[in-house]
Amino acid sequence: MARAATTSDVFNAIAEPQRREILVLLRAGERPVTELARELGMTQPGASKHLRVLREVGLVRDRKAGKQRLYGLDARGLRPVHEWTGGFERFWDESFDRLDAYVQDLKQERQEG
Amino acid sequence: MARAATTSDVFNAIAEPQRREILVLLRAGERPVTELARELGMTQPGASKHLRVLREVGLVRDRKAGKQRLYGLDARGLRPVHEWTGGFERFWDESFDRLDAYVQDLKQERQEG
DNA sequence: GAATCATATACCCATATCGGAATGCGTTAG
DNA sequence: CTAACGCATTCCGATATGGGTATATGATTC
Repeated sequence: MARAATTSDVFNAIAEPQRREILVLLRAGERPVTELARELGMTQPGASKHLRVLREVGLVRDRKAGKQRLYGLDARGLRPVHEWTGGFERFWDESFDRLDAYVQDLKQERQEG
Repeated sequence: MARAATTSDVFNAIAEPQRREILVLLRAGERPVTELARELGMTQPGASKHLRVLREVGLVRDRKAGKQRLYGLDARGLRPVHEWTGGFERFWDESFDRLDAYVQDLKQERQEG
């Protein structure tokens, strides 16, 4: 089996840095594809492909506006990610403690070795 | 170019569901590889590979304990993900409004069409 | 040292990726 | 109707994946 599809998951979709940049840009408001491409220094097909992934996982919506197609943010899908990582919040500091304990172990091993 | 390496990023590392499950399990404390494998219903080599990725991005630490190798959580790397998604928090509700507006547009288009 | 246990690595396969270039499609303007 | 524009899709190639299975490495016990 290969890696899970980028469209299988919000987690997979936002694993790609350029897609995250797109989302950040869209916080400032809707934008047509070409403008996104230009602002991010990627080709138009490149932008379109990334937007397709974001649309398939529901992080982005599009609507026609004349010749253009405006893409807008739908950030609701990011909430589960925020909450999942939030479930580790109390371990962020604790991790330091564990690291300390870990370092202590190392020192001890060296002394005993 | 192919997809970015799973080890290139915490975002990429946690894109894989089984790796997320490992992290969740490790909240309850350190565990040897075999136990993780058993609890998650994966093979030992499978668990080892996932743990390797998690270790390379720094989400997990390991220390020897006799014959075993105990893996422990180092959740600090999840903080940037939490903060990044948190940057969209104020858009979670707003997204509903935009969706409403979007639906309105659709209705209008249908009426006009 | 030999046997055993715990873990890591190597190999193989099928798959989906991202990127680039070219092209297709739909809409608007002239 | 034709040209021009905006965007999506297709095709290609190189690459890394995740899952097996088999095997190597490492530490421990007898």
